Amino acid sequence: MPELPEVETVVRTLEHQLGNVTIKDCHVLWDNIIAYPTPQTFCAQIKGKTIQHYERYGKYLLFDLGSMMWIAHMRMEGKFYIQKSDEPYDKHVHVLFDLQDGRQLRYHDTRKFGKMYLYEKRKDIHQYPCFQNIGLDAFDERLTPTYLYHALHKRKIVLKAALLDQSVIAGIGNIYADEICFALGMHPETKIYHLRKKDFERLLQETRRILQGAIRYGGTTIRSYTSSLGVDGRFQLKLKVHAKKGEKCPVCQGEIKKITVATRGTCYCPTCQRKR
DNA sequence: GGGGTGCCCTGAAAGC
DNA sequence: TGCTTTCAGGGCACCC
Ligand SMILES: [Zn+2]
Repeated sequence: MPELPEVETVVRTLEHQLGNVTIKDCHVLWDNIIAYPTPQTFCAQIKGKTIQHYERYGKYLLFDLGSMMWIAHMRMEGKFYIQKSDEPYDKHVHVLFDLQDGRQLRYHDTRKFGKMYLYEKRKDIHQYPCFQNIGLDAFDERLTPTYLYHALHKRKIVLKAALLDQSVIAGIGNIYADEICFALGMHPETKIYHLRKKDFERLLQETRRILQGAIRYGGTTIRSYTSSLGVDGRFQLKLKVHAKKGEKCPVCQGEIKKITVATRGTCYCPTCQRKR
């Protein structure tokens, strides 16, 4: 599933492959992908726009169109492909963008969970309605241990729920949340109010180290999240606990267990990750 | 605020 | 073998 490192990989690949291309036309084949405005208005407004810049915030892709901002969230299985307009597309392609140069940008999504938005351009990213409840991106320089301490130290939620909460840190999903808990040597169900200031420093450090490492490896390619745009992540080779139920912990050789935390499948090592 | 459930969806996996 | 049921999961609405 596309989390921060996968989205970063996709956005840089799109930037490289498309550059400042102009969108000639747009076709929506599944209306619910377009969250705002209506599919008709979305198409009418995006037509003729040129992509000026490519950005990412949290798990969102942002296409700067000059006067407007096109924002996409790939949720579970969204993927982008660039193909010739006359090439056939399969049943999971839901939005088509005809480009000025004859190529076509295709949005593919098996589960149809992804969303796209098109807004008048704003100065601050948090002014877009879809970012109303989004906190600071994991690499936003305003994200500090102090911010985390204030945002979390009195909350009654568990560590993994805190990591997954996009209104605190934006960009962490199920895979990296498991890896971060393991790197911290903390049980995913550790109450967040047990963490001290020092712990929030480590939490931020480890979060950034792991996400940065994953970006370097082109993200993680497992299960549903197969390659997009010829992007084949290799970070799955570096995973220590996620999706490794029944395997040996790389540190203590103990067996990795799977439980449910915050309604998500969660893998951890009971020996290395003790509750406080 | 916080935990729980259901919804959006499909295909893989499990159950029979 | 083959048909049926269950389940996963990011984000959100809604419940208590
Ligand atoms: Zn261990």
